[in-house]
Amino acid sequence: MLDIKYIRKDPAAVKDALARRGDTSAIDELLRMDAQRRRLLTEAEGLKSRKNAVSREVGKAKACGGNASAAIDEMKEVSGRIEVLDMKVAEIDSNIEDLMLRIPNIPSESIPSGVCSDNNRIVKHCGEPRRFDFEPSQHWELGERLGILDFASGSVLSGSNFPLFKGMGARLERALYGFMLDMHVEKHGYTEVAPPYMVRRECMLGTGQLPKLEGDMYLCEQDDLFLIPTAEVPLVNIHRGRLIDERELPISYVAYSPCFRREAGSYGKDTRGLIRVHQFDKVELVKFTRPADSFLALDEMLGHAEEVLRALGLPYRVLELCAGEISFASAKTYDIEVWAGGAGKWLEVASVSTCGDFQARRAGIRCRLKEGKGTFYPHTLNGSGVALARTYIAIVENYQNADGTVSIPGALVPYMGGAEVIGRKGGG
RNA sequence: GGAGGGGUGGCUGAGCGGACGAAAGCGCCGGUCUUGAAAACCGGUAGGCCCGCAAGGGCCUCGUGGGUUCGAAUCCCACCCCCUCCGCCA
Repeated sequence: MLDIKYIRKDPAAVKDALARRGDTSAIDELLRMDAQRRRLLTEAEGLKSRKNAVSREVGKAKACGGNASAAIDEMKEVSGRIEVLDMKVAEIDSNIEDLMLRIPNIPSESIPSGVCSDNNRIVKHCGEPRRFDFEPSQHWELGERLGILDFASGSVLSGSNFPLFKGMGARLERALYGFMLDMHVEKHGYTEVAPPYMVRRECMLGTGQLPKLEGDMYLCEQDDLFLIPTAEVPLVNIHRGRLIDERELPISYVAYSPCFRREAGSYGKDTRGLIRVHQFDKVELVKFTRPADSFLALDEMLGHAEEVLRALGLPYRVLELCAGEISFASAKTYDIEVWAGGAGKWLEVASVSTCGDFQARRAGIRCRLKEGKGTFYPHTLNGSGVALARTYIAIVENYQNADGTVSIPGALVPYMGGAEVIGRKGGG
């Protein structure tokens, strides 16, 4: 949610900024409603002020046994006028709220303009794509052959795009998120959280998935609970509607969770294998910071995600997303893409964003100032650290051997019960 | 699924038609004392919105929304949320 005061102060800047990301929200209409609201509010408050004063007089008069019927009659009439004004204000409020909830965040000035991926800026390459001296396989071929990925069973259970990992495949999945959690907890100082995977509607509103993306979410209607599309939702909403003491900042959370995405309408693109699935595992990082600290924290968080890929020996590149490609709540986002040697393409495995105060405003997360009076909205950041299904692809494809087996990156061996290869006798 | 109990400031918790934005305690901030700290003592300490250049003024908020009333934290109705117990279940 944007700050209505800022929109009022500089509507042209807001419109320009939103245009950079291709948004065409009705800012003028919003301001018209806002002006009308304030006009009515001022009038109503004036009447209320008078009514309150008179009521006090009535109370005093009655206490002394006086007669106040004239004042009482007048106030009845005033109350009626107030009621009419209040109703108008309430209606406008609700319209303003609806509009405000659908306006995306303002992109940071520093990020590239543009609305398609060509405008993303590649800011870093790390590691060299491997050259194979044999014809590399794609992950689904490897997976089926090694018996570690079973798409047919997944679809028997839940339909297409629900993967099923098996044997060393399932173990590799568990090894990956265990390894990542340990790294972020032990080396990067995040507090580990094991959150619920279903959340209330208010949470989805707070982080910005609702109202716009409701169709992409899984909803358990009987309970009005949503399956989380990312652990960002529960992690950010831990502080929803509450005050944080400024001294507690920065707050850093890490959680593993499965992520559930209907992504209705996305069929036809990347449908094969693990690239686009309805359920995948992810380790997610979330931070709350002072406003002045958020950009530094963003770079730091990017570094934390990168370290996972470096430790796994996966070649990757970092993109700074253009204004049109960042998510609804984001002000600035880095994507990390990992190289998949079998498919021969870059796959997005992490998205690291600062949302500024956008989510804090929506979710009612405020900080009490350490010194002096008052509160402020903290900045929220979220980043994948990292997403699993695609990292899994990269590992299987990049570490495949000529004999059809797959080597385990050294960092994961302890998490794989000591196994160094998948597919060799006794290994899978 | 059944039966109860409850939602008041950062927290605990009192208040149950006007003097209540709200006692008290804790916490926090400032001060006195102290070499420093602790203790003790003194003082301060909710948030949001509107008008205003400001100083300042006003409105709203005791879970949410309605109702009764000149006046509601207090009375009535509906809803939401939390907790406890029983049942079922990993």
